[in-house]
Amino acid sequence: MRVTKRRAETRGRLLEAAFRVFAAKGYGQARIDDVCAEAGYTRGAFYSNFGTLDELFFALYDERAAIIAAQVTDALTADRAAPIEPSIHAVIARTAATLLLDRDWLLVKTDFLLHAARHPEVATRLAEHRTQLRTAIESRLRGVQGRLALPPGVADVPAAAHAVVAAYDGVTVQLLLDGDMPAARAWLTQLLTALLVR
Amino acid sequence: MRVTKRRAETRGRLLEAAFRVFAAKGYGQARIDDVCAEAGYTRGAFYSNFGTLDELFFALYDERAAIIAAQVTDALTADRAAPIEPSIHAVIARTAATLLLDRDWLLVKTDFLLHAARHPEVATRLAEHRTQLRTAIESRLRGVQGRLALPPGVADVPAAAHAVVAAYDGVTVQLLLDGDMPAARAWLTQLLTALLVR
DNA sequence: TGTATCGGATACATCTTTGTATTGGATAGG
DNA sequence: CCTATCCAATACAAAGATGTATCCGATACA
Repeated sequence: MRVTKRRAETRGRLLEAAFRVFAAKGYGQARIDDVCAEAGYTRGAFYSNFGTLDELFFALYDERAAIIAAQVTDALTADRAAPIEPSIHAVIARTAATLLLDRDWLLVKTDFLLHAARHPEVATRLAEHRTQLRTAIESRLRGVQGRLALPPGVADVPAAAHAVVAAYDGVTVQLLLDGDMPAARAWLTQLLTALLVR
Repeated sequence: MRVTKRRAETRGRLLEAAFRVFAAKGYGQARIDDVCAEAGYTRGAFYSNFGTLDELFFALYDERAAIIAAQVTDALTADRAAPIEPSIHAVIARTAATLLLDRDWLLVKTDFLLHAARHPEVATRLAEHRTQLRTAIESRLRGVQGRLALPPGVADVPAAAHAVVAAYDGVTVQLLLDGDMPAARAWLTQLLTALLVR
């Protein structure tokens, strides 16, 4: 492999463009040409970098999922070394704010979820990402475990983390429908409060 | 309009077939011909009954959503006239069992959700269906309101019904991923317990 | 039973989308 | 600066999907 700079550039542009196209039209309605046009290339660039649209979709998901996972882990770990241990409420607020950032990502992620639901081998990828998130949440919850008063139905910290993810998914649906991000954050905060403090 | 029996029959078969095809392949990958083949017709039958695949998709969603709404309303209302007032736990169990019935429906519904998320005018339809469900749940909750001990974050009965829907949506995602219906029901029961009894 | 109308099948024209083979300009290395 | 290699553009072929126009068998009604 000799030339690699221009190649990486186009590949990157194609991925960015694909994200926008998938978010706007959905994976099912997105055509290879749509992505290329959005990126300012012709189909030649595409076929030089990817084999199929599926391949690009997977690459895109992996890339973004990794970024998100890192962001969440980072945000939830950051304040642990803070001078005073934060209140449960602060942790909840931060979690809600970190999880709900970008509606476009939720759109693409949901498309990918449906893909995974129909193809078990794809589901693995998605499950891994969810495990990463859950782990980050778990370790954060342990940080305030002392003040945690879990309600009946939520047995321990792993269950609590699982519940946080479920609430996140539930609020996601509402957000996808009405597009009201502030309301979604507020609502997620309320749900997390209900699920984590008795 | 003279002939209507055969027509209704074909239309019905096409809708049933479409449900199976959409569940299996997703709306984005479903072709008009797939639906016709599945139903045992050629495309002539389709174009005689529908204008576009979208039209069929909407008709399908409306039909099924109405059935589901009726089922849920029915199941949640049924035991109100029972000799003794049921325990909260019984209501929760029944709610969980009623909401989580058919994975295929969840697949189609999620596809429709994405459609709605991208087309505000479509979102209205979906919002109406959700309101129906929430109303049914609300009125059921009022039936056991006396024994209800809502946790902080869940202010009143409407909020509680809203929370039930959110939990339902959250568990749906997990169910779509792993396909484990019994686990999903159990998990939803736990979440509802956490959300409804302090 | 006859007949007018209906509904689905068939055939065809068209548009869309994909994939590949080839070309020419760009780029890194000598 | 020259050249070998790479990469995206272009052109072309083929498959896929849609929509319409037409035909024929089925069905309701007299």
